[in-house]
Amino acid sequence: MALFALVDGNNFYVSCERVFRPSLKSWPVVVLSNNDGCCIARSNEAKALSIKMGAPWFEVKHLNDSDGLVGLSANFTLYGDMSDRMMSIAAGLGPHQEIYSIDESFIDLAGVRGDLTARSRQVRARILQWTGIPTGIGIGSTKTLAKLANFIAKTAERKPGSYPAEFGQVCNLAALPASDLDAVLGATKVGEVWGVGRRIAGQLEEGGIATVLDLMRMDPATVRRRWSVVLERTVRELQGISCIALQDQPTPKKEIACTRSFSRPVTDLGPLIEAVSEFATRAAEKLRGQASVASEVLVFAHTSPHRPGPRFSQSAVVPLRRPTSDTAALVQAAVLGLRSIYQPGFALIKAGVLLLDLVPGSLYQGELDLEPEVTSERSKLMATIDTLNNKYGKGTVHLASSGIDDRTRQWGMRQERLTPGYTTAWADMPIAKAV
DNA sequence: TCTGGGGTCCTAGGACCC
DNA sequence: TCTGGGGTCCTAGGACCC
Repeated sequence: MALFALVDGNNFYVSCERVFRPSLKSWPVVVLSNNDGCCIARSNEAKALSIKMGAPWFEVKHLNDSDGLVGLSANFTLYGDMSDRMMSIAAGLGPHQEIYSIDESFIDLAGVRGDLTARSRQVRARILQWTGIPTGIGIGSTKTLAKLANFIAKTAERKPGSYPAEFGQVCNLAALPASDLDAVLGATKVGEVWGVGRRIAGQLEEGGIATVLDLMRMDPATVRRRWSVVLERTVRELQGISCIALQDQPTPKKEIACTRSFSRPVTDLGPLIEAVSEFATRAAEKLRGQASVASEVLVFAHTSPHRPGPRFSQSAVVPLRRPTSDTAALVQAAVLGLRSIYQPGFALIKAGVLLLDLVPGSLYQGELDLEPEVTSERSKLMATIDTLNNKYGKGTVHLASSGIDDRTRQWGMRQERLTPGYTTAWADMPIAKAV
């Protein structure tokens, strides 16, 4: 029988920050998106202040004075490093791991013997001791049930009384007698199910399907007819029929994006070219990281949907004569596309580059009349640039079109509350002192 | 003043093919 | 009265995820 665990960091970004600033524990803390725009992670205390996921910072920052709310700029380099540490310990729970997001991984528990609940508590304690990150672990016979168990584990801990206390931190739905399982599912809103978003939750509730138990008891064929094959699969997963397999090898991305909001509006073509060159460069690095080549480049720019004034929103797709992962070729295509859509006089607040129609770099379409040595020289050059940038820091070697001086970048990100790179920069390493 | 970034999958409908 | 049958590919849009 299939069996899965889901290990998930609690309020992950906030927890990463708290590891290095213990004084933040018990305070309401939020981590902000790029440009310090929205709240993308909240401590339990911040959730208790009714701060919603995605709430704009400017709407909640008055809580700083009244309730001591702390807002921090996102430090993704730090979170990525903490994630690696957490994942490698979580992997000890079973033979196969799928890293599902920066703070979540599924573990395949099929065939693992012993008391899985006790084993999970040990792994949870080890992650906490070795990294400082608190986690919740859910176990179920399908990935959807493991996700649900994880939700229950975290909710039982955070809101005493919501579920039996023994479900706190680690919840094993697979070990529950059927009647107890029904009680738990009947006490959980349908919108908490993985794959049921706001829209579908609303439609289900209108039809009298309010709890997870109600959804589990629906007829899959009816669900397929009235909704979709996707929701049908969710129903079957709730019924204990495993339909979503563990993916322990990451599948290559089919598209790669790099998009950013600007710290302040940009009107002129010059800085836009810089920004788009930078985005294409970042995207090309990710592309080479998965050993793929792109066949098309999409570039877009738009004005703010929230602000008054003339609106502009356009995109252009630039086909490449041949698929490539060469930064110069991708930047050139992106800039070409940008020039084709650019119109002066608009206060643009966001732009981006998407690499589309990605194929493995090993699929090489040979052509007559091209010097293969040139191509292989170029890929050696790219590999060298990647090595240098990895070793000496992002952007150490870059194209001149992305700008030659960071300080003149009027489009650069706003990060006014950035914390140090505690585990990723020698200069920022915390020093322990004996008192 | 001020609102993130990066993905996936499915479906319906149109164009086109034999 | 009465207008085939079977298929592929592409795109736009919707919904979801973290």
